[in-house]
Amino acid sequence: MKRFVIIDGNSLLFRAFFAMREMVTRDGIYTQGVFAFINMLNKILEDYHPDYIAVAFDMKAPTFRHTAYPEYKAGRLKTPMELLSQIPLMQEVLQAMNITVLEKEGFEADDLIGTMTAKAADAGLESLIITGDKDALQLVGENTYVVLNRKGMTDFDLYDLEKMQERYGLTPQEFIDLKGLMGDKSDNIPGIPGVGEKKGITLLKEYGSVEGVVAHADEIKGKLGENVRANLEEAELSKWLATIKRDVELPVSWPELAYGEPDYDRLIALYKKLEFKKFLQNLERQTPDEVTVEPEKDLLEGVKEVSYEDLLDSLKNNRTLIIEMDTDDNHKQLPEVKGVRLYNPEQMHYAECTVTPLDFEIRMGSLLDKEPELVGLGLKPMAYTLLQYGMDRFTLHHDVEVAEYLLDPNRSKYNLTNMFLHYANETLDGEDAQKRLMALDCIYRKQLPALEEKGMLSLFRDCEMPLIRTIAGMESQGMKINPEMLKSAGEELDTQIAKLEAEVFEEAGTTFNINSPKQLGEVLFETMGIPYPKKTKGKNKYSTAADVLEKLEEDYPVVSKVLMFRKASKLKSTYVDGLLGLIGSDGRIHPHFNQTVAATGRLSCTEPNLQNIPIRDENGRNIRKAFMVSEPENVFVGSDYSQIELRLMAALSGDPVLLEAFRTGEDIHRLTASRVFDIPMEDVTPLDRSRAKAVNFGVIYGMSGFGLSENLGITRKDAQRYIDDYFEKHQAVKDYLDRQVEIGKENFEVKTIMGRIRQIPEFKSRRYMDQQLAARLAMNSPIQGSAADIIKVAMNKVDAELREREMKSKLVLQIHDELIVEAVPEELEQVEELLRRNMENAVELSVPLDCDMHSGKTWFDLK
DNA sequence: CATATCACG
DNA sequence: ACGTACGTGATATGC
Repeated sequence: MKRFVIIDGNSLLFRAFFAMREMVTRDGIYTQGVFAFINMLNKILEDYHPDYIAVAFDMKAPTFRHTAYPEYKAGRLKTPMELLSQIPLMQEVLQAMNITVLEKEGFEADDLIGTMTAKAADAGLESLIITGDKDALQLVGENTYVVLNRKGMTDFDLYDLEKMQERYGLTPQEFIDLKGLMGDKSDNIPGIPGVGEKKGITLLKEYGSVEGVVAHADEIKGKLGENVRANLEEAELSKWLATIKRDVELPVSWPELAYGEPDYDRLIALYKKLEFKKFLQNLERQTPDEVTVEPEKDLLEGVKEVSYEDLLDSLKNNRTLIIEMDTDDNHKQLPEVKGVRLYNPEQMHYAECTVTPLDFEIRMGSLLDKEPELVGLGLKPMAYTLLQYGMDRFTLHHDVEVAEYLLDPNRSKYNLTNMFLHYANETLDGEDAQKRLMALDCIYRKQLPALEEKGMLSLFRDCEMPLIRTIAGMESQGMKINPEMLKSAGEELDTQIAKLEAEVFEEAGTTFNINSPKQLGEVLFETMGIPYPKKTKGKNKYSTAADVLEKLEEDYPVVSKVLMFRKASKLKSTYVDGLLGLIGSDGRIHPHFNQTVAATGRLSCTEPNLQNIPIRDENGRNIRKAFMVSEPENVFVGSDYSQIELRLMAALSGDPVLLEAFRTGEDIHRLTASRVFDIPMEDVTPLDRSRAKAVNFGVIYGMSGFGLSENLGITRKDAQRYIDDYFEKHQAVKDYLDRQVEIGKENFEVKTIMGRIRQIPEFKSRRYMDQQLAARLAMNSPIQGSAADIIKVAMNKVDAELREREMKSKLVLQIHDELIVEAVPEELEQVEELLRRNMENAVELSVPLDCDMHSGKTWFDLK
């Protein structure tokens, strides 16, 4: 299918303009919008390979909407002149690129886009609408997609019918009706007062459309009904205003819109005038025989749909099987499975079946008997579901989400449509289940050579893939919670909060919301006249963060009260109420460990985040008492790596002093204090040690003098001296860190000990800040990421050994450098031994990896 | 929906 | 002259 790309010129130029800092040529022409637009356009051309392309613009003249309803878009802020002047400039560039500019008096860009995509559909073309304006979503259709620019310049989301359903629960038509009901403040479309997104959707689900609501207005009860009846005309008008026209007369033909060569002479002249050196260079570098991705052949060609049973019958043992399971990822009760779809690529057989709670286990059983090598996207929910139903014999062979995460860990999400676009250069209709499985197969096959080329095949196969099951096991086991304990802690906190609040109000002489940083700042630094200890950022912008308030604690007792208030409310809302709300029907909490979120390779944890349960604060630590073993006779065993990141720094840099210290079990912070401050080991005071500790952390983070000084509350000069002294005494560390930055600058990526890659695109920027950030990332990521590699290997080993030995103890938590096992009493000693052995021997390093171990009946007791 | 804050490693 | 330590997630507020 040929592809037509149409861009909302105004919308993208706006985004581009505000995403950039100011750019002016020597002649005083403002160019940053045009510059960023061209950047985005290049990316669009590269990503989507259009056959036809056009850019639509609004015109200054009033549109037919203004004529019918003069208040339309009234009250909008004036567009800055610097931006307005860039519209004709942009159009000039587009013309030089031989890209058609569409505009028509009396219509908005949206109407032109609506019209062109309707024409495209008639002509049998696929359309991609690129815009930053959500209103375009009403144009989504069978072969019409909207690519929405969310924020910045590179964050795009592709919407098809399914994605709209998933995101809003609405069809494109309903989207228009919703806007008719709720109106739109930014366009000054009235809608019905009191109807927002929620009520709007309820009304739509009940009556189908604005017309339906109007026809049944009498039936609607209460205040809502009154509002509806009083604003019937407004609703109809609003819908009309919100509807994008799809039949504007536009005299263009497809051949004119064909995407082809630019007018090089004209473009070069323009780029010179605009001082776009980067684009000039790119133009010169471009060769006509650039590699183009071959579009996939028809995905479904040769695929045969068979019954689920037949597919299984003809599936040989231990063969690759693409699988997609509809299961919910809600961990509060037993997951509900709705359907399973399979594709056997060997025979090109596809099958799907709906699943009921009754036949799920039988159907999965007959599938798993074939011991298939399962391939899918985001397999963990399936693994979790199987484990929850007591099925533990399955092999996860390839998860395209996890694979893609290794290839590009900076991404925020990994969805099929985008990946398919990337690997096959084709859009994918998300509703076609059969096609989705073909796409999975296609992506899977293309990821293998990509992983191989990047040297990450072993990391993928031997670490990340087995980890899915390990994690699913932890989630499935979960942790039992004592709700009574949490509730009584909550009541206690409530009294504290009430008391502190009253005291703060008393001293402030006024009541306000202490949880509002804005109000708090105003009360403290204006009403009460407390001098603000930092320079104010902009106008009336006070930070009330703890490190700022702590400077005032001594002189102003209120501030202490505020800090105590904040501590208590944090505990109450996040750790008492938050946790209580996540207890499952089995009395346990089953968190989600996310494997594809953290760019360094770490896991993250959500709903709840059990990786940030309080421990440093004595009061907060008590929360851990509510986490209990699931059987009274069991016991938790916790083991944490001692100083794993500093040990890695020693190993990776080969610094002789650090290596020696870790080999002999020296106190590393004390040693650092002694060397940096030039005092004998035995004279190091606790203060010296704690400062040295901050220096050691700083080394791992790629510290700056400023950062360290902020952290320690010392002058920048002193901080810088510490840093210089440290690097002088540990030249190898300095060399190692410099080398990482060099590698990053060279390759735009750095690696961990197991070959995990993190791209650092910030190195491509020429802004000082980005370069500084890039350097810190290059220094930190290999350390943090290698530590993540190591504990992941250890987790797999621990989990595998527990299962191989058919032990009943279970891994339950990972907290970055720490593992917690819930052990049955008869296995306690074995658990302690195997936990330590597998953690300390996860990898071979030039320093020992020592663990500290603790055990107890509640999480609190692991100290 | 972004921001500020604070919990953890 | 500027803005600055790495990686996460949850909550409340306010536009």
